Amino acid sequence: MLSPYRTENTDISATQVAQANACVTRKGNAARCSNCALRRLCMPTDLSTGDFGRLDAIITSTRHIKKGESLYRTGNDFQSIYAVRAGSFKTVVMHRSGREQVTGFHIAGEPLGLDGIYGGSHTCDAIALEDSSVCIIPFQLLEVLCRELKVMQHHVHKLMSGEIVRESGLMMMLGNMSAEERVAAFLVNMSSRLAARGYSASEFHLRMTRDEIGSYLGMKLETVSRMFSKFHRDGLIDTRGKQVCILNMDGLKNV
Amino acid sequence: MLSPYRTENTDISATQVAQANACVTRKGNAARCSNCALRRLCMPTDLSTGDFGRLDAIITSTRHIKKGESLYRTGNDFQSIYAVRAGSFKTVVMHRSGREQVTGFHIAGEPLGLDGIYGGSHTCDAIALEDSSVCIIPFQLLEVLCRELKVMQHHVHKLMSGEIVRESGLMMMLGNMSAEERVAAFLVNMSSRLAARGYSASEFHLRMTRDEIGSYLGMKLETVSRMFSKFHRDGLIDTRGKQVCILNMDGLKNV
DNA sequence: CGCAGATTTGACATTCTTCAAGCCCAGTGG
DNA sequence: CCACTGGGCTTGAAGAATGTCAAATCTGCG
Repeated sequence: MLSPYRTENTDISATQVAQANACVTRKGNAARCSNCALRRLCMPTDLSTGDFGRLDAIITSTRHIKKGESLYRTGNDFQSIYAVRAGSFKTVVMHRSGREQVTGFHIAGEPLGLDGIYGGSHTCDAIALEDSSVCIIPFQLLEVLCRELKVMQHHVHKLMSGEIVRESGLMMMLGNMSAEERVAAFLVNMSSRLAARGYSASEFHLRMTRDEIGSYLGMKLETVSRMFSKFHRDGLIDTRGKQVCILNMDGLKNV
Repeated sequence: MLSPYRTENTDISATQVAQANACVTRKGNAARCSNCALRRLCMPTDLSTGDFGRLDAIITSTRHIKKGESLYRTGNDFQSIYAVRAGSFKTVVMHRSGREQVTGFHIAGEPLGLDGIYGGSHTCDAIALEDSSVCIIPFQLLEVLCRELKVMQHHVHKLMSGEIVRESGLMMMLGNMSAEERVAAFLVNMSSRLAARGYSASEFHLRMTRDEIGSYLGMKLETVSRMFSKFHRDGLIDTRGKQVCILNMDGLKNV
């Protein structure tokens, strides 16, 4: 039954929100959630055809970000969350002293921007590590949909909770593990995420610099480099710049 | 308008969920959200009287946890989230090697258990630091309410996003700051959270050990102790065991 | 082809941990 | 009531891990 309390007018059109954003492209038919290859990564698996129609009505635009440019910056008004469509991003929080901390790397199919819900503006910068594109998901419209579709509501809750879990895993690394263990865990983690997207688990191209990896893992770039060298000496990996080949996955997992 | 898609039967009675939990106490009239002193900390500020009625119907029980005992443990089935009613908790994630990382301290009015939504079971242990009690919020019932009450939906999203923001701040500390800076930031943070609850900002009792603080901040207990001693020498604080008095808040903030 | 930025490596400095000893304090039992 | 005890805390000295600085490659891009 429709509750008497639910009387607020929440209707904003998708167009209205999309227009507020620069550099957006209207999605063609090929770019709809209903036939997107990444669907199973960003969206609930058990949506009906009708549900997908409603989703397609909300997620109507994408945005292209060139390497080094930002999707949003600290303090920007929060309007939408994003799903990485192609390419990759880093998220960075800045300390008043000017020091930066990379808080995450985000590849295709992963969400971005959930931090902004809390205070209505973003608390970090999202920077493209290569030429990339995202789907724009107007958050107010998503909230409307979540009030009507139980599976979508639960999915959004899982997305956010997943981010909380991911971060506490990272805190474990930063607080408890040696530089060697952290770099190994980082490589294993990248490998499994890429594998989940159909890429090779053993051979891949890192899009971020040693400095960015170091910031993420709480160490200096020289230390990252030394660990890579050490793993190479131990026969665990091969590296050639940003190209990485994992020779002994179990060995790496057991570091 | 009620959407045709919203047809799933989501009705589980609050009693049913509450009974699944041991050690629960049925709330008396005094213990209802509608007249709880912590209301403004856990709940949206702009609920109508009717809305509070609906909330009271969902949050019908509390649970008491003795010092050292757990509210939930890693792997426990996820059913409910919790709001700390009195006392305090730590959350701890365990590494396979047996090492522990404290991922948070939670005091009155703060949420607990949001990590469990992601995979349907908890990913950390929540341990009481003193005799404590929590309000039990059956998550499935909360989701039902969120589909009907826009303000409640948005509030839950803010809670989760707030947790994400909190954790990225902690990652900044762990990754970028010296032991001295971390301990100073920890004291300032505790002070402001206690002040928000009406306690003194300058004088308080830490409920956790040096070891737990150290785990949280990614350092050894001896280092925590040394930093406390250093701050004392510098005239920033006075300590007497777990009792802390901040003598120079600005000095502490600028460490 | 040549440069600018990224990476690797070495030598040395610093921070934090480890180990060890003693102290303080709250709770307990005689 | 008081001495005892054990956990928690503090402090010192020595050592290990990581950071800092510097120089020599390497690599991709224009």
